[in-house]
Amino acid sequence: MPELPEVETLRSELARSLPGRTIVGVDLRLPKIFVAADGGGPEALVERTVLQLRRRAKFLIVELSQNATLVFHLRLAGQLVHRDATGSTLAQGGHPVPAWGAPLPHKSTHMIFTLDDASTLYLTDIRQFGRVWCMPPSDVEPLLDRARLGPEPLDPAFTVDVLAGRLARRPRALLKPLLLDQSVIGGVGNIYADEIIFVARLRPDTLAGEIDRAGLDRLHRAIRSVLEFAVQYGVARILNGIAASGCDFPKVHGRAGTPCPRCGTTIVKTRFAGRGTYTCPTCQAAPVARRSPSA
DNA sequence: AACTACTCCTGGAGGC
DNA sequence: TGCCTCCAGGAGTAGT
Repeated sequence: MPELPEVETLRSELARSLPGRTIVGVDLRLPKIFVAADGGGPEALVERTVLQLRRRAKFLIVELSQNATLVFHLRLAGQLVHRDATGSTLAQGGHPVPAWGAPLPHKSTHMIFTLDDASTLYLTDIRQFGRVWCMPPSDVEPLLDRARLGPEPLDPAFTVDVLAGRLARRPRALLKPLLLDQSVIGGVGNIYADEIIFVARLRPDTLAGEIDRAGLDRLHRAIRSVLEFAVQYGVARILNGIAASGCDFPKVHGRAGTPCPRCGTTIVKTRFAGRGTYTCPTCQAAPVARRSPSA
């Protein structure tokens, strides 16, 4: 499930292979995933050249020539693969089903862009939840505004005071749902939420208003360090099986039944806020007020 | 305000 | 092997 680090890794790969390429053909196989601001079809993309790529939270934004922009959101299971004329992969990222290196197009490949160097960009999404918007550049910010995206956690402007301010608005909300709420922080999903909360030694059910200053500092450091590590180390490639894991990531998510890397207690999986949630029952601190010792 | 439930989907895992 | 059920989850919406 592509989260901020996965989308950023994908962006950086595509930023090396796509700019300068001109779209010469588009094959839209699942019309519902494509939303054009003018209600038109994807054929309007032909003869437009890729200028540059950027990212906002989990949105991948591809700026095109002639006043057009493509905005991708891969949601749960979208993947993008760019292959050259010989079928060699130039860039890839997102959800690892179908497996990297699998023949494309796949039965769940819903959009295929042919480029002027005979390379091909495949959008595959087994869940069909992903979306591609086409719009003039002036419409991009309004689209992102409608998503009410919170601050970029890797932006230098995202300080502990900014985080404290976001949480102060929702003092009675629980920590994990807050981290997953894109209007609080942009780009965190279920896997990284578990990792961040573990690293910060907090609990998913801690009330935002009960996190003290030291806890806020740990949470802020955890958000930055977990996401920065994931981007810099290319954790997306590990999660996706492209690269062998040479690091202890993830530390808790998906590791139920294995020892906590910090204290050795067995990691447990619970269902919290409707999501599979992994925690260490020992070293993730109990909340201050909601959970009395006798509870 | 803040929670839960539901919707959209289908591959994959597990049970039998 | 094959059928069945359940789970996975981002985000939007409706209901409580």
